[in-house]
Amino acid sequence: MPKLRNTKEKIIEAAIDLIAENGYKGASVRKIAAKVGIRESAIYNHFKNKEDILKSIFSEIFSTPFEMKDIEEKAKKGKSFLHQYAVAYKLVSFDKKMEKLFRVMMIELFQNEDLRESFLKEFHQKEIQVLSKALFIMMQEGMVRSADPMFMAQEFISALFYIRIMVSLLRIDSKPTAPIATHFEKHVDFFWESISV
Amino acid sequence: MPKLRNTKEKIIEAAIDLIAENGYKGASVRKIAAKVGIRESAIYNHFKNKEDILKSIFSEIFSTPFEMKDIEEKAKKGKSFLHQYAVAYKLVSFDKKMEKLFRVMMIELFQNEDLRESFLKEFHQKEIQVLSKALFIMMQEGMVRSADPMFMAQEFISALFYIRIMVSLLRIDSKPTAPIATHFEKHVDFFWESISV
DNA sequence: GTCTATAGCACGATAGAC
DNA sequence: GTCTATCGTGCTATAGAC
Repeated sequence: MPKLRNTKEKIIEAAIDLIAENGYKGASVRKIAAKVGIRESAIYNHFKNKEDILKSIFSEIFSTPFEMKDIEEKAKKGKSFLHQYAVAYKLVSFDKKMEKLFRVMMIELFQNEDLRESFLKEFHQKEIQVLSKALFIMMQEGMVRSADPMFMAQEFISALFYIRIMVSLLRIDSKPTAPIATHFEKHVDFFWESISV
Repeated sequence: MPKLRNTKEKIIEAAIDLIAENGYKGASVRKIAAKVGIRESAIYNHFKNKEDILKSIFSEIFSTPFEMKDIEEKAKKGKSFLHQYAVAYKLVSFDKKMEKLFRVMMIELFQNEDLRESFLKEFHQKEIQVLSKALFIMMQEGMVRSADPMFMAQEFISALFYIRIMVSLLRIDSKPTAPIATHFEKHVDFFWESISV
């Protein structure tokens, strides 16, 4: 059963919706309050100021979407590990909540230094590390040709990221994503063919 | 000798600077006027309204950065064509004016439907077309393994786009880009190794 | 924790003198 | 083509009653 959300959660959710559509500056305290169904002043019982709401949202963006444990074990499966990774990435790309957070991230990434720092440290670097570790193991196992694992990881991720952006842009305008949705898996095939020995 | 720019050009330039930093909503007519050195009201002698300024900027973003003529001829050079393409992409990524326009594009892409349309049609599709055409020719020439040229083009472009985003993010905060700047060329090597027969 | 009321400011845009 | 002056609106935030 869906637990009745409290006001603070409602505020955050309303703010995410509005920022995803019109950016931080376009999501006024007025509009957020109206969407929640309270007055502007009531917002300040839950958040110090408007920026405080944004900070809460940022922390949600990087709340470990991919938990990658037992990399050593999983990496030995080779291509199917990459396939699993890409499918997880695809699911996140189409998840309603994550999609909105992705939009918020893309909009604010170029305007907010704190977000950039978090993105580079927590999002980018963490994903690269997991992947490069896996690729390194695959190299040791003789499944993958020898090369710089970090660079190879970036080559793998960049296509996924690109597809995710395209999916996000298409979905804003309710355009069909079917043609590009298959690219997640096709990328794994293409990539594996280029790195496997 | 640098031609003395007229007021209209100054307004656009000031607007690009401000939007690149704080987005469209953060670039107020007041601030733009102040940066140019005129009053707000004088802006309206050159532009119908604020949105009209944005439209002018958008048209600059897609003013054919890459002119690719004689594709048939160039494509036959194989890898060196891709290398040329990547280097051109790299130059644009580090060009001051183009860098600002890229930031404007990334910020507004998720907030402006007209821009999304232009991006998908003029930016994305045009680049994909040029590249897929070149790759198709390479396949005919027996230099590249047979596959869907459009998909292959997207695989090639996605890494360049990703690197460009990273470069842009790093440069906003004046962080070093040397490590990632070499990725443009490294990507060509990696990609060519995976598609050449 | 919500409300009403209000302060104080920045916004986009227009009118009219020069 | 630029200026001064001004209008109406929306913005973040606070004070104080309930």
